[in-house]
Amino acid sequence: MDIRSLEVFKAVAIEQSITKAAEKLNYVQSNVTARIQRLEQELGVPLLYRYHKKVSLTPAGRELLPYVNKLLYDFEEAIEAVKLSSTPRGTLHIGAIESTASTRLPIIFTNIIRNFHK
Amino acid sequence: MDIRSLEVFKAVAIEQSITKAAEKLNYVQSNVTARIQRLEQELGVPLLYRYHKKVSLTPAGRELLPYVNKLLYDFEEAIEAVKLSSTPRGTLHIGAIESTASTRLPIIFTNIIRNFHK
DNA sequence: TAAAAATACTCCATAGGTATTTTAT
DNA sequence: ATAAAATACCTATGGAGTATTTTTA
Repeated sequence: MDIRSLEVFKAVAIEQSITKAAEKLNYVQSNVTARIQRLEQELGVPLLYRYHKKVSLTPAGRELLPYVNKLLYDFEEAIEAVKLSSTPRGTLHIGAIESTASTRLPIIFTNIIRNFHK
Repeated sequence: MDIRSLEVFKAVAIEQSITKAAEKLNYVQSNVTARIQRLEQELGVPLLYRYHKKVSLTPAGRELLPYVNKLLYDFEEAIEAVKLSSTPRGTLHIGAIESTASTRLPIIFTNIIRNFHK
C-alpha cells in the first residue's frame, strides 16, 4: 500500500474529478484512474461512484477520507521530525587519558566538524 | 513510500536484527535489507547503526519509531472502518407512486437483496 | 571463523507515460 | 458531440527471491 495513493484519493475526493485531481498532482489521468482502481482492489470496496462529469465518494470512500487526512498529516509530521533529528544537537562530554587525547581525538574532532559544523 | 516498509522498520527496531525481522515477517533477509536501505534513501537519513550481531536505531530511527507505530495503528483502523462500511446498514425509506412501485421497484429490490442480504 | 548484513542477479508486479476507446449526457 | 473515465500498450523502477560476498567481533 503506497502512501502516494492516499494523496491521490484525497485529491480526487476534493476535486470530485479524476481528471482535475490528475492536473493538480501533475499526474496523467490514466495514472490516477489506475491508482484508485488499485486502492479499491486492495481494500476490497468501491470508493467512487463514477458519473458523467464528476465522481463522488461511496459510503466506504466517505468513511475512508478522514482517516486518510489523519494519516497524511501524521506522515508529514514524521518526515519533518526525522529530518530535524538527522543532525546531532546538544552537549557532548568527552573523557580521555592524555595520550588518547593527543593522538586520537584530533582526527575525530576533525571528522565531526567536517560533517556537522555548518 | 510503502506502508509495508514501515512495518519492516518496526520489526527491525524491535528485533534489533535484520535477519530476525526477516524471519518474523516471513521475508528473506536481503529483502529487509533492501527495504531499510530504500527507506533511508527516501528519508535522506540513516536509520540504523550496523553492528556485528545486531543493529540499533540511529537518533533519526529513534525519532521515527513512535510515528511509525502511530501510523500503522491508524492505518489498521482505517482498513477496519472501510471494510465495515462496505455493506449498507440502517433504515431505507422509499416513496413512489403506484405505477412505479409496481413496475420498477421489484427489480431494484431484487438487486439489493442479491447484493446485500446474506 | 562464524554469523549477520550487503551485494549481484533474476523474475515479475507495479507505476508512470502516450494514445485510444468507451461511456454517459 | 463532447468531456471524462477506462483501457491497451510500453518502459522503467521496485519488490521478492536465490546465491554469494563482505564485514566484524
